[in-house]
Amino acid sequence: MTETVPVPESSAPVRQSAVERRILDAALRLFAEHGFDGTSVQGIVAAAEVTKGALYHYFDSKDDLLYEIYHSLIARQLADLRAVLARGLPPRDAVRAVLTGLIRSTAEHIDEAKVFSRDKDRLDDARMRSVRADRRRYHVAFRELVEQGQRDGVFSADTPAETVTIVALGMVNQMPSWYRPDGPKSADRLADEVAGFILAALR
Amino acid sequence: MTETVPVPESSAPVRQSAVERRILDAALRLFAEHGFDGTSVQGIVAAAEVTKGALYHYFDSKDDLLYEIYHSLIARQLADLRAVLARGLPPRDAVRAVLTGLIRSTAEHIDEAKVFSRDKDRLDDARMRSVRADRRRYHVAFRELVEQGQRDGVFSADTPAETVTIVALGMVNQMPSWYRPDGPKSADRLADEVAGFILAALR
DNA sequence: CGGTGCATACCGACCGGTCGGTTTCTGGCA
DNA sequence: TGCCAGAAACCGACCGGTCGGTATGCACCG
Repeated sequence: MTETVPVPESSAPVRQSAVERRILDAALRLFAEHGFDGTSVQGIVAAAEVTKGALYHYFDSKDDLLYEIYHSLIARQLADLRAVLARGLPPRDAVRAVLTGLIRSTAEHIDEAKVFSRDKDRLDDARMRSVRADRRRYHVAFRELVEQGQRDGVFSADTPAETVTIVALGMVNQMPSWYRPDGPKSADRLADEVAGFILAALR
Repeated sequence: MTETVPVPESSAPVRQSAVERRILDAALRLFAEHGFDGTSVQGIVAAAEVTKGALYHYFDSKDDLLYEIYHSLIARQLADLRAVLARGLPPRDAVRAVLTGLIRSTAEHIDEAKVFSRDKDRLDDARMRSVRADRRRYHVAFRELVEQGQRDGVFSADTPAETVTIVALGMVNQMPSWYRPDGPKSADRLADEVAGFILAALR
């Protein structure tokens, strides 16, 4: 009898047992390395040093693990975005703050980004809708920031705001394929370079 | 009793039987829709309306299908790139031509791009090296184009050429997640907008 | 004693790949 | 031209193994 309440509680600090935490960490690492389909439940429980019974005690399914990963990623991004918007900065500073924050956050949680970019459409319909709705919210908020800057005249209107948004956010989603934590450039430096590049195009 | 006449392709460098072609088309479609691991060999032969024996007659393994898809994609991109370079255009025109061509080509073969972006590291070591070497060649050629423009002073040197290359090509790799063939904007228009945006940043 | 938090054993479905056999094509010889 | 032998093209039942998920047992705690 599964009494799962599927609705994710918003912004409530969720208590997690140590076992639960270990399972999620192992799943994230393995999904990032081998992909969702390439990772077996057996492999996850072995890496987390727990048993299958423990995993299925805390999670409904393998899909459930994937959803938890996506949800924590997107929740964090939306929280960061709202924190910047709340500061009421002028468009140029706001776009720069959003982009550098997003790039730094993505670099710090690169495994989650990798899983998301590769297996984003492996969820069942209900969970997929939830994830997509959050993503869309982020996309629209960013585009409105660009539109506002274009209306105010501080941004060039040569490229439609929608296209700017697609390029800027798409570039971040692509980070797992080129960002290396042990690479020659720090995440901070890359964030500045990339944000500067995007803002240069908007001059 | 469909009399499949092996019409000789006059200009095609590689001869393929009709059966071979159908298998590759089906594999491409299914890989793009469900991912490599999410697609079974049974599913491919069913979609191609051939038998398993036929598939393993023409291909060594499931991996072999994936490699064929990657190889044709990258070979086409490299050929396009070289064709542009051979024209000896000034950097600004060359970058524009490369980018618009790449975007249009990617839009036209969006399924291949989708498979590549999702399952690019599912190959065995030997084939992986071959694919990566070709990709790197493209990357370096593009970066050198940007560097030349920066040396000549027609491009801003505010952003390192390597970062410009990462952003520009990474954005193209991201196309499968936002480009829709039946969307409101044509591939040509998108190519112009995006190339214009990148060139604006290089002013 | 009932319920939580696991462990263990196990299930049917499905996977990529194989292999012995059959059909179809092709070239050489009479 | 007619015929035939060997090669290439193709068939599909079958295999060992792995998968996600389940049923049940049990220690421990309030």
